[in-house]
Amino acid sequence: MRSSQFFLSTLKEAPSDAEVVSQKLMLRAGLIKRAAAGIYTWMPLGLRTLRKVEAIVREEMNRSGALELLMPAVQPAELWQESGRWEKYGPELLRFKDRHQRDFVIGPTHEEVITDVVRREVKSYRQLPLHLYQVQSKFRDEIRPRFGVMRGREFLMKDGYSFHASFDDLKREYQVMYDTYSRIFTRLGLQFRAVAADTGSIGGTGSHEFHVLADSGEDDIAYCPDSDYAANVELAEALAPATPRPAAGEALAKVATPGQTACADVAAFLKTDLTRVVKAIAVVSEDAEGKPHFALLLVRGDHELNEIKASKLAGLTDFRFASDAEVEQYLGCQPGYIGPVGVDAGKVRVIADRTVAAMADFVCGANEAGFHLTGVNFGRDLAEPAEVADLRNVVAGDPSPDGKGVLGICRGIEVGHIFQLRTKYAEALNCKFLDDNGREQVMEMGCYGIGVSRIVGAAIEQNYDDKGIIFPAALAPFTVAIVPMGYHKSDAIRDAANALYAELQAAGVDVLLDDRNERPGSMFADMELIGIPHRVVIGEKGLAAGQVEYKGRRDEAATMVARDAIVAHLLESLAK
RNA sequence: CGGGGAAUAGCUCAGCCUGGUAGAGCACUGCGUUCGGGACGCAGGGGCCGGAGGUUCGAAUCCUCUUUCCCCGACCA
Repeated sequence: MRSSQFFLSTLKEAPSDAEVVSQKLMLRAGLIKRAAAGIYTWMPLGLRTLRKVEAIVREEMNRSGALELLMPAVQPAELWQESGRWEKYGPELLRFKDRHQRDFVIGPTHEEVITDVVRREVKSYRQLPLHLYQVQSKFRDEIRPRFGVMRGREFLMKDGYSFHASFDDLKREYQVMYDTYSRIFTRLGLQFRAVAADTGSIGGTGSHEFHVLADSGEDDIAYCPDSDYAANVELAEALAPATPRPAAGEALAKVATPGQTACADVAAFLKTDLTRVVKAIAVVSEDAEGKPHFALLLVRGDHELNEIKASKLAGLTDFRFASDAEVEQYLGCQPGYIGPVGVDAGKVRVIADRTVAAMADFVCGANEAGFHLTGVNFGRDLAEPAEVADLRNVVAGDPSPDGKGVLGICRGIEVGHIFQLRTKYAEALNCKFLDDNGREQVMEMGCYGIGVSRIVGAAIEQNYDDKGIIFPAALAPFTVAIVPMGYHKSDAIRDAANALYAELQAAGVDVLLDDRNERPGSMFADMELIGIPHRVVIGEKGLAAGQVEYKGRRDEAATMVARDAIVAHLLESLAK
C-alpha cells in the first residue's frame, strides 16, 4: 500500500475523554473513531489489525476441527424466553420491537440460537461431537462502557459452541480448546496467563479465563510465581492460617470510639494495627418463603469480603447487604459499631472467615453506638464461631492453594474464556439426541469465547512507548514501512523506493510506502505512532553508497544495510 | 442508581467571574520558501458557543429546565 492511496488520519493530541493508553493511541493513530459511548468505527488502518487477529483465530479454530458459521445479530425473543434469560439477563440485553410489535434482541451471545440450530439438525450420536463457531459483532448495553474497545458495547467476538454425547467428550474438547487458545495468544505475541475462573451459578469445574497481563486490566489475578497456579481473585481460595490461634492475652475492655466507624479509623484511633480489627458485615437473605435471615460475616479489618464465595454458602445465595434499619432491628445498634459479641444466636447467624477464626485479642464493634471492644477472644467473650468459611479475597503474600509458594496479585485483561456449560442450555431448549442404545439424551455443551476487538486494545496496553504503538508483528497493520527522503524531489530516491516496494510486495510482505509529500519528521512520527514494526529509510547519501537504513520499532538506533541485502534482512526479521 | 465534572472550529483548549460584532494552536485550502525527527511566511475556508425556555436594549457569558459525554462510587460498617 502507498500511503498516498491509503487513509491515514493521525492526531497529535488524543481526545480528552480517552482514559487508558490503548484508547488514546488507537484514536491518535486513527485505528478507530468513536461513534457513541462504547461504539466505534474501525478505520481502514485499524481494520487491518482486527482482520489479522481474526485470521489467526480462524486458522487455529479450523485447525482444531471447529466449523465456522454465521448467526444473526438480531434474535427473536422467543428463544430467550425459552432459555429463561429474557427475564434473567437484565438491562445489558438490548431489546426492541419490529414494526409488527414482535420482540427481538441484539445478541450479546449466541447460546440460544446455536442450540436452536443444533436441536433441529442433530438427532443422532453419530453426528456428534460438533463444534461450531463464528466471528461476529455482539452488543451488550454495559452500564459504563470505557477504555475504548476494551469495554465497548458493540464488539467483535469469536464465539464457539461444542456439543457432545458425553461429559467425557466435552472434557476432551475443553482441553483441545485450552490448547488452541494458548496457541492463538502465543501466535498473537501476547503475554498471557490461563487462570481458573468462577463458574457462577452453573457450577461444575471447567472454566478458564485467558488474561493478557497489563496494569490497566479490570480483573485481579492471583498467581503463584513458583508454580503454574493462577486464578481470578474471585475464585482463589484463601487457606486457613497455618499457625493455630494464640492464647488470649488481654482482658476484654469496652472503649469509647466516638465517630470512628470505619475499621481503618478505629485502628488508627486505638493506635493498633488494622490486622487486629474484625469487620462485621451485616447481610440479609430471604428463604423460599420470603422470610429474611440476618447474618454477620466476619473478616479481618484489612481483608475484603468476597461476595462470590459468600453467596456459595448455604442460605446465602442471592444475599444482599442489610439496610441500616435492619442492622438496628437485629443488633440494636447503628452501623459502624456492630460486632459479634453478645448477639442473639437464635436470630443472628455468625460466620467467621478462616483468618478471623484464628485471631485472638481482637477489636470489634460493641453493638453500642460510639464504642468498640478490645481484647476480644472466641470461647471466652463470645462463643466459638458456629461457622467458619473462606469469605475473603486472597491478598499478595497468602500461601498458594497448591501449597507451592506464595501468591502474587496482578492485573489482567480477559481476552478469552472457555467454559463447560454442561446441559444448562440443552436442557432448557430441549436439545437431545439418540445414543447408541436408542435412548434419548440431553447434549453436553461447551462454549468458548475470544474478544477479538478487545485483543487489539490489550495488545497495545502491553506494547507501546512514548512515540506510540509497537505492534507485535502478527498484529501490525503493515509490517514494513518504507520512508523515502525526498520521494517527490529525487528520481533516484523515487525509483529506489518504488523498486524496493515492488520487491517486498512480491515477497508477500505487508509493506507501506510513505510516498506522501511530507517532511521526514512527520513521516517518522506517523510510522512510529501507528506501530509498524520495521522501517526502511532511503536517503540520498546511503543510496549513493548502495545502502539503506533499517530500524526495528524497538531498536535504539538505525543500522545501515546494503540495498541488495535489505529484502533478505527484512524477511529474516519478520520470521523471528 | 448516587456524587462530581464537562459541553465553544475536525482535535486540544482560551473567552464566562465583571453581558456589548467568537478566539489561539494543531488540522484543512491556495501561493511561496523549506526538506533526515511533527518547518516557516502570506492569504483563506470552517462555529445556531449541546438543546429549550427565561432575565436584558443586548446572552457563549447570568438564571431555570433538558440532553449528551467523562470520572468516581454503588459491601468493606
